[in-house]
Amino acid sequence: MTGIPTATISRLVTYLRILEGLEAQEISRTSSNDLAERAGVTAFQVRKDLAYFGRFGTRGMGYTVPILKRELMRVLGLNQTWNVVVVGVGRLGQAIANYPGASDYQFQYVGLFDVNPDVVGRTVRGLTVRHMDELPEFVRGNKVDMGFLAVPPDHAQDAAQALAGAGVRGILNFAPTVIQPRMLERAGQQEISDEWRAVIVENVDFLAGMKRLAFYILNPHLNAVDTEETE
Amino acid sequence: MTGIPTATISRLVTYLRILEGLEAQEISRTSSNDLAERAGVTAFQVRKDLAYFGRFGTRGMGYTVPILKRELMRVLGLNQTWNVVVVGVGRLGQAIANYPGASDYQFQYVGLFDVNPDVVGRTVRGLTVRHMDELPEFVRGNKVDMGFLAVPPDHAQDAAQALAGAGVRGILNFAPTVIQPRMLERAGQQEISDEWRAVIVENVDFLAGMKRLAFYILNPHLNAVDTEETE
DNA sequence: GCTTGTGAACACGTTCACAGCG
DNA sequence: CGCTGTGAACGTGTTCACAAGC
Repeated sequence: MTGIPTATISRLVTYLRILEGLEAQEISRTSSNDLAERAGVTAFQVRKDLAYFGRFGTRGMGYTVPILKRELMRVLGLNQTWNVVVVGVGRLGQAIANYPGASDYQFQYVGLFDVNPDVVGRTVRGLTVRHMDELPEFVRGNKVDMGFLAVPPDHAQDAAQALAGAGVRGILNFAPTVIQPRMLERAGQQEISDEWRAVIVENVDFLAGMKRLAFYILNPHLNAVDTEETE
Repeated sequence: MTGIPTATISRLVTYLRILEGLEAQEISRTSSNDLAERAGVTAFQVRKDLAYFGRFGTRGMGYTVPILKRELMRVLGLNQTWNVVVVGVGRLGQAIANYPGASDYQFQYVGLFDVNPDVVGRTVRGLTVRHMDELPEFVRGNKVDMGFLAVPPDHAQDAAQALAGAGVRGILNFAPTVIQPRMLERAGQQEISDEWRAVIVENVDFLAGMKRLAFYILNPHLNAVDTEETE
């Protein structure tokens, strides 16, 4: 009986984005119907998703854009600052470090790490790339909350282990690999080790996205069309 | 009644990746248990996922790595070539175009497009960046199957419209926006327009990943731990 | 014996209808 | 009267137990 579906969290992120767009257009009111249409889901879904976290609307009126936006930011933990390190400063890591939009949400890049001597010492986005050896001390000394993992797949588990061992609370894994919440040495049946107990791993895998796309092009009838608007 | 869960497709991609790793290590046999452990799911789940597509194992024995790999590649449509254009050749678009691993799966980048005059004409990964105006003709002339969309969010719908209009079969959307399967002009209640009927859209959204991560760090108990769950 | 394959039970997320309230 | 909020119905995906077969 945990409650909130993970899909709901993803949709909340979408609603928040829509609310920001509305605010930018100086539209101050919306409704579950309006949000639903913009998000490509049903109005039932919008109301149910919001209901998990509170009552943010006014019956007969709808939602006030700034209020709902503020509440969703609070729910999603976006009204606080998150200190982030990027591990792996290749092309993808640099694209991530420079991606506009991250800093809008109080995700602050405080450190960049790599093992490649060609990269270590260079400056990216105003930050000097450090060697992985410095990671544990840096994470502890700089109150780092999250690590973004953009290393090649065969180094992902090691790097994730380093992040978990250093004490980050979350890892956003861009590598096309399953991160195991345990030490590498004895991957067998081993218990989840202590340093992993509190670590959340989220995956962003665009090779997987490419492959799913290939599948759904070949099997269009199996595609989940959420857009279904009956009435 | 349609059948196959979308989550199953994502997991098949993971199984395939694991099988490739096993093959690289010259391990020739595996089992639902082994795959499950490596993928971070249950063995029931592995067997059920595979059962949607056929009988690939031998009872008492398990699965033969090359055979299961071949079958999954067939199922996922990865034993054929897919011609891809990248729309938006900023830092992210370049990282995508250069990402190793895409070409392993017969995803061939055949064209790069942008509107920025600083970028158009440059060469990236051996391809000259073309102006968006050339897109429709190029897509038709070069049998382009997919477009990868890496433009800023406020241009994503326009660019997606251009891709759909040009006749691609799928769009992998990296922009943090919901792509509407309709013409922009009259977004209201309008019908899904013809050029969108057959277009599959998959999203890869790492800003959303960052936000989900923030939420689950704040609410660890709500995190979906596939491994085991009591209460 | 061992491991796959699968119908049936279960749990979870989505849909719905309508109650609640402005 | 309109739109939100929500308990209940429904359908889909996951878990399970065991039958099938090497």
